[in-house]
Amino acid sequence: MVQQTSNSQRRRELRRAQERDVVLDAASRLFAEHGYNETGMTEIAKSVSFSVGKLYNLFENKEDLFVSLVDDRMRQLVEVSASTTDPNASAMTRLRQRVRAAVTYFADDPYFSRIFLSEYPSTADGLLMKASQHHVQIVQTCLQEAMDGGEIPIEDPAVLANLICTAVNGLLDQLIVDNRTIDPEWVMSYTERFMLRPIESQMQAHQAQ
Amino acid sequence: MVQQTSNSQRRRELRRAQERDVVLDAASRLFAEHGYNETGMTEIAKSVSFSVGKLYNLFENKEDLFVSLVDDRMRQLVEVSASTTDPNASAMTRLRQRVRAAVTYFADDPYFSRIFLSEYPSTADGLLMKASQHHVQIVQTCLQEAMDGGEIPIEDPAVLANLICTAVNGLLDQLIVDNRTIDPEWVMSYTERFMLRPIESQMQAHQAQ
Amino acid sequence: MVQQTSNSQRRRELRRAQERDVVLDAASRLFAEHGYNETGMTEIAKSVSFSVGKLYNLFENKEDLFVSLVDDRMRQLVEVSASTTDPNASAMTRLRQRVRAAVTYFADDPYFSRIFLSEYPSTADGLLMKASQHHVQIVQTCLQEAMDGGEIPIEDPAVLANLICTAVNGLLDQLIVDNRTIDPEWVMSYTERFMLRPIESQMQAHQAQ
Amino acid sequence: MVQQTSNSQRRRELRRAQERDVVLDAASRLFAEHGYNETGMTEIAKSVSFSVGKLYNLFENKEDLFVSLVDDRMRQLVEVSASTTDPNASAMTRLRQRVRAAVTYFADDPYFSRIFLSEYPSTADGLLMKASQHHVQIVQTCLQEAMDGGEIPIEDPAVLANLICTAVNGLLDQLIVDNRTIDPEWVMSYTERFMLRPIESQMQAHQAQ
DNA sequence: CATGAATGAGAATTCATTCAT
DNA sequence: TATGAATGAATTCTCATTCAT
Repeated sequence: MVQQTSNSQRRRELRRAQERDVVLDAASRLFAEHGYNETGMTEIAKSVSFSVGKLYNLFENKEDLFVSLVDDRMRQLVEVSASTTDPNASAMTRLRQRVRAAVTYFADDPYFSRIFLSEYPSTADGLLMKASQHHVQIVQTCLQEAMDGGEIPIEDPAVLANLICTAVNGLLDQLIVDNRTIDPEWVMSYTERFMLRPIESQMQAHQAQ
Repeated sequence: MVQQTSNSQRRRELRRAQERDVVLDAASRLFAEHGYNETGMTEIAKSVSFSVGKLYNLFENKEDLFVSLVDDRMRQLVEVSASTTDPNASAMTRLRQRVRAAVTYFADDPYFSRIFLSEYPSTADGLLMKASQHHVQIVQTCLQEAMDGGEIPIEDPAVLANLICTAVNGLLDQLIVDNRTIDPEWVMSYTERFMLRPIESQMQAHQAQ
Repeated sequence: MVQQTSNSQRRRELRRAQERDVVLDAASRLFAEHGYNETGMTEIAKSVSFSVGKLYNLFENKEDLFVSLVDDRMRQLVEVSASTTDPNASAMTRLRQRVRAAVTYFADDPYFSRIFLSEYPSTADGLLMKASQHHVQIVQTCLQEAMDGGEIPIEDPAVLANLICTAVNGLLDQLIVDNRTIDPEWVMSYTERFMLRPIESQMQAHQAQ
Repeated sequence: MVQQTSNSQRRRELRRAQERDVVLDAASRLFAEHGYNETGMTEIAKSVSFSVGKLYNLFENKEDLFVSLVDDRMRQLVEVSASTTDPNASAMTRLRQRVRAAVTYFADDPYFSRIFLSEYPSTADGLLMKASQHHVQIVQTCLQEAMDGGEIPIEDPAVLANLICTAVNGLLDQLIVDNRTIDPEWVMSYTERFMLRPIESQMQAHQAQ
């Protein structure tokens, strides 16, 4: 009997998680198209044929819904990023893999990309800012290791990480604003040539002295 | 008598302009601290001890107030930027002067900096986006001239300009988020070493071949 | 189950219609007593112990509420008018039946009578004017048929219809202004003796020649 | 010195009266075109190049301005009506003269006509209603005398007066609504044939018995 | 007296959230 | 648990009227 309850509980939670996902996907589109403040709970509910009450059953309130959306996407991003990273590769190689993974993720989720780049960082008490910072943190760690390993010159890793991330975001933004399809290789190519390689070559210049 | 009328009119308009400035300064702070949507007209009015009606006498509506704020700040920025640029200098020198001017301006106006970096680009029908693009355009022109003059390799100037601007914004953002004072030289130094010089050195590398 | 849903939907819509009616009745009184412009949505809400939000759930906005009121009353008026008219009777008889029906309707709904006679025709983009014109149109049609049938002399039917309707309205107005109860027979009697019979007798005079 | 003061006072009052007239003429047009509630004091002031303060110097408040307008026009109407009436003529002849005078007056002042017919009687605490009733009163007096003189059968003179006046108003309204020029003879012709003559002929019918 | 900027109560409308069914 | 009508505080904006200059 305990087992039974556990089973139905599991089924219920699975269902709940699926319904949350449905809502997040719809909200993602609406937030991207009209903005957070211009999207009402009723609108979200209608777009998934749920009742407003159900929405408040699945999420504490509007902000929680938004937070959940960002958390979910950022978690996916981190997962993808981790899974496509070779732990045995050099720090800079891993950094490149991380950035490519992120850009690829954004290319696959244009709604979230738009939210990530547009609502940043005024909405929901700076949530996106914090989310973004977590991402920057990963880049920062790679950079720190690259510095420790002598792959790049020693700098403030937080600044460099921020620099790389904003540059990438800027490139993505340019594509989105122009309504072009996001091409990960296009973004990577510019990042490579104007951010990563220059950082590395400063090391070589240093060593040459 | 005509002169008199003209004088009082001038005085009135001056007064009006001053009062608009007072409102814009206060609104600037409130928008920066709470965001555009979370700041009410009543709040703005109270913060300058004006009546709500007076606010609507000085500005068409809330959006006009915001637009006026952005327009004013961007106009100042462009003016400062133009006045500190030596038209006889090389394209890359002028680019450096422009960027330094902008960063210095933002350092002096942290409230607007925060608005510029935070509300972008969802508010007021994408106003800040357009404002920002105008700024990018100036950088782009310098880059185009630098390419024409053989100072830097030939690239898509729009992309490079965007890259430089977002990098600068990112550096500013980092300072603001950490609540550090904006130090123009700090920002310039990183921009110089990781954006501008790498771009130039690609030219030299090219030439060396 | 389909039946159930259908039932609850029906019940809900019935309830909604009833609540709309409650609001219209209350608004009818307030508009009649204070005028459209002097009656606020809050006042209407309070008078039926509804929340303001509920009012906006039942009606698009204040104008829609007014339009709904006029539409509803005019529809009732037309229905009553049609049901008490004998289609086989002569044109002038049908005209008399129509007028008596209208006057009787107004006698039963003094609030709407006052609105109809007072707000005409400045409110809600001339709505009442159009409503009233529809009513005049019916009278006009009867007159046209009476002319075709040789019951009355040939005249501009639009003018005659207007003449009859304004005369009736004037009589109603006189009673309302003096705070007398509207007595349909009193109104009919005057209309009969000074409007309808004179028109008919002109025909006989004509024929006598 | 007393004389001087008296002179300048007279001059001042004349000037004041002229300025009031200027305002009333302009307000007349604006009220006719946009309605009383939709016309602001600022708008009126601007249309005569007066300051708002001056308006409040010439009139107590917005309602007083409207009341003054109606009073002025009605006084003019009464004056014209009186001056074109032959005191020695029969009561019905004088009634005809009065009605013709009124219609002619309205034909000459289309703005006031529109106000008179449109704003009736909700505005300014039923002012127009009272004004209109004064006019009806004059007609009523003529009718009373006609009854006393045996020109028409004995009826409630108030009702007959009201009937005649509303009929005339209706005819005027029809012209105004259709944007036709007001032709006094057109109006008189219908009034004559369908209101006045029928009333008189009822007397003859009575006598014939 | 003239001015017109300033006032601020009041109006219409919205929308996140709740809760009876 | 699901529903969606109900709530009402909050927001933007207006405009008759006043009063310092």
